[in-house]
Amino acid sequence: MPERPALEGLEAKWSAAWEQEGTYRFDRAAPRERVYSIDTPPPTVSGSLHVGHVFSYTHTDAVARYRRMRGQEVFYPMGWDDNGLPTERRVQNHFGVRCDPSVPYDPSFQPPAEPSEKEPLSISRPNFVELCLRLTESDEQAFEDLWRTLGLSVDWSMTYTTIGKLAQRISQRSFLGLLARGAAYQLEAPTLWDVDFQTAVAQAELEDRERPGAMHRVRFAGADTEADALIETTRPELIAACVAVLAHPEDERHRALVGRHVRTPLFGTRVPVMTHAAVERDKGTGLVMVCTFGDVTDVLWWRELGLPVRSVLGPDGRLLEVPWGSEGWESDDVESARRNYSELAGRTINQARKRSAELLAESGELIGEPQPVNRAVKFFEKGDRPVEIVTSRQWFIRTIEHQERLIERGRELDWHPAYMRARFEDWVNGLNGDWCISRQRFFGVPFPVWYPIDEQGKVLYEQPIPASAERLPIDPSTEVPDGYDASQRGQPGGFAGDPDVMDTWATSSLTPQIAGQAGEDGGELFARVFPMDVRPQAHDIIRTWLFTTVLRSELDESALPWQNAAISGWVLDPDRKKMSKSKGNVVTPMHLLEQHGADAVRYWAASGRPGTDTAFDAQQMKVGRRLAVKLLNASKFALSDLPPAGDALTHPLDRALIARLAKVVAEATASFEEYDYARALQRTEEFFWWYCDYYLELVKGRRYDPDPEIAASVSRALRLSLSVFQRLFAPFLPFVCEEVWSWWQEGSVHRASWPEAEELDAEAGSSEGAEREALALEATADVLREVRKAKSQAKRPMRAPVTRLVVRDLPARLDALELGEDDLLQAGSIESLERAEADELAVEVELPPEEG
RNA sequence: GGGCGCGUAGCUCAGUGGGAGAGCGCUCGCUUCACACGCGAGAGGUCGCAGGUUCGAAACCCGCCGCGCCCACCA
Repeated sequence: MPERPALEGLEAKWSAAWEQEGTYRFDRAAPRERVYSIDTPPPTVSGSLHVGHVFSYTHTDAVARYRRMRGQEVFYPMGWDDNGLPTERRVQNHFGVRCDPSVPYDPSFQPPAEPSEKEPLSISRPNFVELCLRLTESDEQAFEDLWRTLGLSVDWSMTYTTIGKLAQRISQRSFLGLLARGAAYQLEAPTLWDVDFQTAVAQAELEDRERPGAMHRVRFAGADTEADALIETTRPELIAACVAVLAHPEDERHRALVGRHVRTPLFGTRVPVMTHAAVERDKGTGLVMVCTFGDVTDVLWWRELGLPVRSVLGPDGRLLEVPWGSEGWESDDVESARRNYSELAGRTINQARKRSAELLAESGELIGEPQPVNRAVKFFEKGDRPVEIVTSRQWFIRTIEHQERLIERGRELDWHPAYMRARFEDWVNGLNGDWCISRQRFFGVPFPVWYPIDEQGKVLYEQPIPASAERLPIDPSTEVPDGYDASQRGQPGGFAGDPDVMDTWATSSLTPQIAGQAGEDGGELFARVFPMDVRPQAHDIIRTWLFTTVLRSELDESALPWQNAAISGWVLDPDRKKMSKSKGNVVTPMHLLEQHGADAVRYWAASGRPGTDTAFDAQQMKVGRRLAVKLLNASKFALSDLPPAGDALTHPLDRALIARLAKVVAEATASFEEYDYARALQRTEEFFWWYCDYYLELVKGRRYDPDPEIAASVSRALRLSLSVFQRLFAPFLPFVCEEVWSWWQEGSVHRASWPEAEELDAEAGSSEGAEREALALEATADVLREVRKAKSQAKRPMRAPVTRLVVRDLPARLDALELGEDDLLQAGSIESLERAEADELAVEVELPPEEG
């Protein structure tokens, strides 16, 4: 035991020891019923971890440590989510390169020493992927260092990455299974599209952003009717793509138009006026134009009304050239349609919108001035321009047909906190299409299929050639399907590889299978850890990660992937805004750990209740640090020169203490069982401070008593209570607890058994006097407080003697006070004690006259 | 517009049918043999507003106000 115990250096000392001892190593031979498995969120490796990570991973670690101490074999792997767009973007910026799949591989390629953001270097896809791997590797090392310093009790031998061979194999294997069962399909259809990244995106990856726009009132002249149609639109650039005008079926105002036709302004295309119940009568004029495609509602109307396609928007976000006058592009004035459209073709959406408004004004078809409006626009969450809808060939996983089943699964899952389930149900109920999983990107898991090319050179997408299971993982852009040779790539009669990669969630949705190594080594590990016990994650990705994992598990395993979902909140900055890099308010976690110590930072994190957003608060870390220091000092005091313990607790106050401690243990245990680590910490901490302030002070006299008979009971109580506190705090303050445990115990506190309330109750005894003894502890502490108050108000030191103390109180409390009288007199330096009955506690404290 | 959550001391929050609490901050005091990264004490709140249930409401029910998040809303 050190002379002056300190927190400095404990992280390095004990994280090295834990690694060496294999303290957190998962025992692969453990039977399923003893295993507690955690589907750890793999953090995105695209920069740095932030305080929010430290926050939520600490919650999981506290639970993991509790379970381990309960005797369960904890499966707690770490994963790194390194595939996907964030890594691509980071590599582009970090090295100043851009992936160009048409560039050949350069084995001796080295990235430029001085990356240029303005003129990125075009490199091949294999070279690009190499750079992605190189960058993620160093990021992952930094992440691991941080987690070790924070004290996460992860088994580092089980680490996986989402771009690694194992994850790719499992992801591709799952995909091929879905394909074989018809649960995955390919379709050329209107798809959500990001024009900057030029890739399909999924509904789950969208977010709303407020953007200014302009409402244009536009006249569509009647074609087979005298009446004109007035339409309000914020997207006049899509008029050429208009395929119909709609009214609500019960809207009397437009009855004359319905069933007739109108001509689009500028282009003179004849389009029908039809009805649909989803049209909102009170918006604009009550008439709406359907374009292919302006938004998802357009897709709905287009599909349900069987409308034709007139696409004007290219994948790069510019307007396409279109053949006016040919089939589908009819006009009553082809020349002017061509002339007008030539002003738009090749322009970006914004340019075309502005020019369209000018053309409409010139032609007299714009009524009044465009009115500025603010409206919410859908963006790809990582994109800079609004998503568009572009028709393209994509892979989908069937989702809509499973909606009801997924709702049921959500109800089987135990949510912590319970109200988070509503977010899941809302999301599932709001789904409006199957999950698009293909992305036109480079750094991801490829689709393990090729397509035959017929003799005319046409790619037969509807006849995919799946890779054989034993070849997985494969990259169809470099590998060749069985029965072909490399020279046939792209040739008539040959084959073509699928060019796309999977959405990052298509792989992340399989983390239970990846971590558990499903289908590997005969599925031995998987059978021991799946279904997992808990999925810890934040509430913002319920619609993505949690939802897709439930879906994939349903499709592949017909099971819930886990029994519990422990949902954590966010870290907010002191202004209650979500902490984010862009706001410049992110605090570097490593700096925090160095400044306050890991236990202190963990204390702050563990104080945040499940699911609740928590403000970043350095003050709370200081409080945590004080608690850790207190545990050091209290342990030192209790254990230094401690006389031998007796066989039993013979003093009433000692028994009463242990009885109270049993209640705290019971409450902490119950809280942990409900994943309410914050409550477990709070109750433990609250009682610990009371223990230091009252119990340790009360028993000082007996603890130092030269008579070993007297010291034996308190010695026993101190050992027992200290051991319990050290174990109760171990999930939260793993470093300081391990330190104080090592002073007097064998082995790691983190492999010690969680204290049991029943054992403590047995130790305290359930004698008839227990109630009186409990009252004695309470009354003694209350009187001690009153004595301290009197000394404090008299501005006298605490050791100042009390020449005479009169205690007035209820008879039962006065009676109980006798049991702790010896300790009270000593702790309060009380020379004489008198009692008097009263309705409530009051004391008279006589102090000797002040000297000087 | 729909759903969920929140509103308690200056701050961060606990408290879910019967005493309005903790920590921090603030003020005052104390080198007390574990700890000055300490110890003791004090001041500070009509528990968002209004109604109802109840012997009794911070808590339960209804309404309203405010804040946050999720979803829908691109005509």
